[in-house]
Amino acid sequence: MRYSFQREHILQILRNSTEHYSVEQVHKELLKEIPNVSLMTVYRNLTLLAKKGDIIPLHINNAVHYCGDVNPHYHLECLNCGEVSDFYNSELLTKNKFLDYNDFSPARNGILFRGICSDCKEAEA
Amino acid sequence: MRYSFQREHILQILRNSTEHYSVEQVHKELLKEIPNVSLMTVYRNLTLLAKKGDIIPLHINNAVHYCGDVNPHYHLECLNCGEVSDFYNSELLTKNKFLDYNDFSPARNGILFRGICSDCKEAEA
DNA sequence: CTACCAAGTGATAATATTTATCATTAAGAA
DNA sequence: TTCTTAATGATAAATATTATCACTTGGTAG
Repeated sequence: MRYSFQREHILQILRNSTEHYSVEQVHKELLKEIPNVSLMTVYRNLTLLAKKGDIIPLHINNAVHYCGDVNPHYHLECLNCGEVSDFYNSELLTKNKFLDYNDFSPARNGILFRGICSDCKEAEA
Repeated sequence: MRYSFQREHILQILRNSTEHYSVEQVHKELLKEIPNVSLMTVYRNLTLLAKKGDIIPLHINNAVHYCGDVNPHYHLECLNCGEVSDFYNSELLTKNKFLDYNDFSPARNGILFRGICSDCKEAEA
């Protein structure tokens, strides 16, 4: 894989944010730094970076979002509002190592918990 | 919510299978029982059934698949081949109740483990 | 049993998201 | 500097989902 100015910036956008941007959102941010950069380039590089394991793809409501946090953690997805937040839990990370997955190998940051976030719970009450 | 012949059949298709059909696949199965049934009806009812909690939506590679298994269980998604399999683990189900999710309420069957399945591991070796 | 109302359906069109193609550009080794 | 090929950007196409609306049907009230 060859160095690419565009790919480097895309990675930095995700590294410097705690948000989980969609492809369109990454493109919008990237345009601030590289005018005329094509959406196709964003798609291409996000796919490549995800394949390398540098970023985590999250399939939320018919669109992919990406997480640039490389530290061991999981994700919480709200089924109501669609928000995804990072979830750090060292207890679960160690416990998880001893689980028997029937020959399935879970990815480092590959656990997604789906449910209702605190904001949406309050809104209903 | 009113009774609907089409919706009842859609639910039964998912209940009677251990597969996690896409919308197109459900439609294809449904056509065997109800000729001329529209794809729109399948979309509509799958969304409704998921909202009711009767089926579990799984966002896999830019398309929604549905699980008709109501028993407490989780899912394993292969990042390589895209296959999703059911994962039963009573130990994890009980442990999970005592986890602190920072006010997030996980859904009953809402945990998705993403990684590499045993078939894909063998294929690489 | 019949009339009525609203939920549900199916045909169609529109939107959103992602992928494919290909001539041009640029990374980086010879 | 030259050469090879990965990467880009413009465009078109494919895929998946949602919106609209006239028509049908479930189910209740008269």
